Amino acid sequence: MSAPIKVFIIDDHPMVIEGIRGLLNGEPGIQVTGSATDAFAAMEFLKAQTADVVLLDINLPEVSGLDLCPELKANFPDMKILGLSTFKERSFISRMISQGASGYVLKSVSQEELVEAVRQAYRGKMYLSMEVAQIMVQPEPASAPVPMLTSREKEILALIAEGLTNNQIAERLFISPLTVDSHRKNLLAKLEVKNTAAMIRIALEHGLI
Amino acid sequence: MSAPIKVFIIDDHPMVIEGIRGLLNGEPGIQVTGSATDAFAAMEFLKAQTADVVLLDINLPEVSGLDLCPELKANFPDMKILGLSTFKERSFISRMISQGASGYVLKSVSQEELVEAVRQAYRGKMYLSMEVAQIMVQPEPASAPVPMLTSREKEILALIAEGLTNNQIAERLFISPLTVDSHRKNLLAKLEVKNTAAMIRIALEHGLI
DNA sequence: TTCCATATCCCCGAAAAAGGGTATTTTGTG
DNA sequence: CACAAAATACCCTTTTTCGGGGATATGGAA
Repeated sequence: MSAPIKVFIIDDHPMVIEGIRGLLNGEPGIQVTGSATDAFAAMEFLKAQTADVVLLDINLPEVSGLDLCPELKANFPDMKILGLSTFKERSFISRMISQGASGYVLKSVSQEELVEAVRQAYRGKMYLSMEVAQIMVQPEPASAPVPMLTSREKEILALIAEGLTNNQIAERLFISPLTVDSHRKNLLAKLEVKNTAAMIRIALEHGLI
Repeated sequence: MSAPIKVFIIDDHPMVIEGIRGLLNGEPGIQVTGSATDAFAAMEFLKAQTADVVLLDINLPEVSGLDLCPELKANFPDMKILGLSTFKERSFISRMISQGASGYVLKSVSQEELVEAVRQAYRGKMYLSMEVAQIMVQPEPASAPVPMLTSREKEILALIAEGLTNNQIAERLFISPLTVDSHRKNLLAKLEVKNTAAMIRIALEHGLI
């Protein structure tokens, strides 16, 4: 057998680092060579001692894993990166992949899957844990067509949600009440609703406020 | 020194179990005697071999940690329970404590704090990790006084949020539009708002819909 | 049984929103 | 610059909501 796969762990939770160490420990051909709890420390370590596979948490403080991923790729092109997170949000996963990650595993991953992910990543293949793969296979559930609102519309939407009337909003923004009403009508049209009540509900559901 | 503190871990993520094992491993006077990934397995194990301190994840599948806590307390009154979770929601923490837990640690806890928590719990004291304590000290931010709505009011509120007018709601519920309007006015009064927009926002914020 | 909360129904008038247009001025980006 | 998108402003009519009352049944808790 050749030299063991050198694995580096980046996660702000000591518990997770220990957990991964435990799960990979004793696995033949895999060696955890180090860990870091933030982006800066990780870069420092890797400059001194490179790794084959990096397990990178998405939710790091300060510099997020999503931002760190391309940086790592730029500095260490041959290094494989595995995304790591508690959350199985589609957007996270696909963003991570598009940043050059070789896979994505959830923190709920089993020992076998984690080992497999590391091995596959090292071989240059993509690995998604079962749960992750299932999510990605689903054809983007009818895709919530997030309505495209202009900044002014969002502004007025927020004020409507606060309970202000067209006149009050007009005063607040130093514009004509008629203008506010125009925006309001555009909002109703864009959100495909017939009154304020539904407008606010849809807006909140889509995180537009 | 007396017998070591026997620690049992309940968490559905193997990674977390390994992590805790790693953090407590080699700590004098503490011994991890077992672990389980679900409530049933935990009960089985503990019946055969009791523990001094249990680390119990809040977010278990099927039977949640919050529900399991009082059960454990009922079956093993002397056993100390430490809540464990990723989330630092006030409600979770206080509910766990009121269920008889001896403390609450986040999964972001440091090795030192985890050890301290286990030791304190074993001595019958309450231990909250730094971050948790900080949250609990804050005087419940003005506490959102959740408005008391009747079932009929909630029903009508939901229909309003769907975008129905008083007339449409009246038809749907086989009552007079005037009655719907009465309920609507009561809703405005109870939620202390002046129009539908604010009503829907407040309702959604409070999870009333 | 008495009382209170809930649910029901009604009136009026004023205010706001909705439906359906049109039109001018910024402003941002190719 | 040119062009499109965004923001601004206006008209008229109808519908809906809001603010302010008041009134009657009904069912459960004290």
